[in-house]
Amino acid sequence: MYTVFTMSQASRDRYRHGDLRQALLEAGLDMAREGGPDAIVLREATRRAGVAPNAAYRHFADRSELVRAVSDRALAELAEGIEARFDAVPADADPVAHAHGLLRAVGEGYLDYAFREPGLFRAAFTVPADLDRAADPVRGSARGRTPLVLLGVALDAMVEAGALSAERRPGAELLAWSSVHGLACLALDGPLRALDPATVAATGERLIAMVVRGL
Amino acid sequence: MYTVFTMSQASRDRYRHGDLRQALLEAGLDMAREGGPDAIVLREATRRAGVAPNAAYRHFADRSELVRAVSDRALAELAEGIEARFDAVPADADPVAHAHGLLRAVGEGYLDYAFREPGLFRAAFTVPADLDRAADPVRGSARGRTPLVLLGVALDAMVEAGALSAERRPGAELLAWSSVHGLACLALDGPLRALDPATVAATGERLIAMVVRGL
DNA sequence: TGACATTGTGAACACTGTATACATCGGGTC
DNA sequence: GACCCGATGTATACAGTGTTCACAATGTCA
Repeated sequence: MYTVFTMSQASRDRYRHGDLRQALLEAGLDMAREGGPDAIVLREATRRAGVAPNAAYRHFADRSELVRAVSDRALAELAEGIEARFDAVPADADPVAHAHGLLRAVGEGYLDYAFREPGLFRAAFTVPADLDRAADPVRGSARGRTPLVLLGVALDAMVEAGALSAERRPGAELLAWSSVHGLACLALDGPLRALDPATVAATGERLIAMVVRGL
Repeated sequence: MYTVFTMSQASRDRYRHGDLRQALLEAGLDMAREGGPDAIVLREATRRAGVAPNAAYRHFADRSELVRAVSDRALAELAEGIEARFDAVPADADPVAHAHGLLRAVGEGYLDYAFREPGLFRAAFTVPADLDRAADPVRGSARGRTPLVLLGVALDAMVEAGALSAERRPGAELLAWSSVHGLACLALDGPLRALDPATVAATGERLIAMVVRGL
């Protein structure tokens, strides 16, 4: 519940900030974008919002709560990125090709976001979270679909097309997710950091193909 | 190059610590074991060594250098863990089964260490590093074999046994590594954190099977 | 013995997250 | 319209961090 806002535009800028929570979140997103979740610093956020350091505590109980809010937004952005590719998969192909296309869309969208927004990607996942959170529509796309949900849809399509046996379906999300996520981790903070983008992209393609084949 | 040490045992404990570098490293390992790389704090290390905060700077240029030293040790420990399973694979089986066994040994050893020593595992990888470092014998087992090298041996065996085509061999390390590493990431810091160990272990087995099948 | 490099100490700085007390404002009630 | 109250900001302070500078103690070697 947010209180309705009736202050004049002028009085906004004086004492009351207006929407400090949003401003802090935005600052947090900027910092995460540049340096990942560890680069989110409360005081700097208040500084950018032009406000005293402890004003942040009127909107976030804790630094970690700001980080989590940033993480939520990053997760939603990721979901949008995946969904765009997901929805672009041609529907008129044969069922197996279609299912493969969906699965590839999820994997490619995932990796694409990871390398386009490394800081935010890390913020999305290097944060206390659980499976419920990963499936909560609040953190999904505008249509409420999280990456995990989209992956599930793709896998269901695989089963329906006969490209994946029903008994292998349960838990298959974790297998596909792990593979793609691992590459992102290794290439973002890990030992593959120095790998050139082209090689990483090619490896991503091979990885997705491997998952499709091995599931 | 280290200077030879000729002080008496008694005089060691007074002014000169004796082996402060080692003591700091040990303290760093303890802290990382409990809370991962972020839990490594320089001042606390000096405190545990019974020494002034800035004494650390005689042995490490930087906090990050201590973290890296801890990371190196963790990487070596991981290598030992994998190597133990690796060497335990029976050699008299048929070539394909043997190669599969080696690959499974690497994957299982990797995951086993990740869940047995989550803090150290994260310290090993959440640190600036590159591929050279991951293949440097200095950071390997006592026999100088790093996890990456062991994985390479297993994959070579796959090719020799005819279980993996030669043209798919180059870069296959990255595929196998990513898959297994991803599960570890998701289950340690990520959204799978709350997953019960049994499920994680079972997923690990399925994941390795998927890699063997899909490579 | 005396110069010297090594390795420790002391004090300080800038920075962080966070708590406690206080000021200021807007909106709802008599 | 006066008044109180909850919401939201400020001032100040504290403990903790990494890091630096000047200095002291120590062992080594000419």
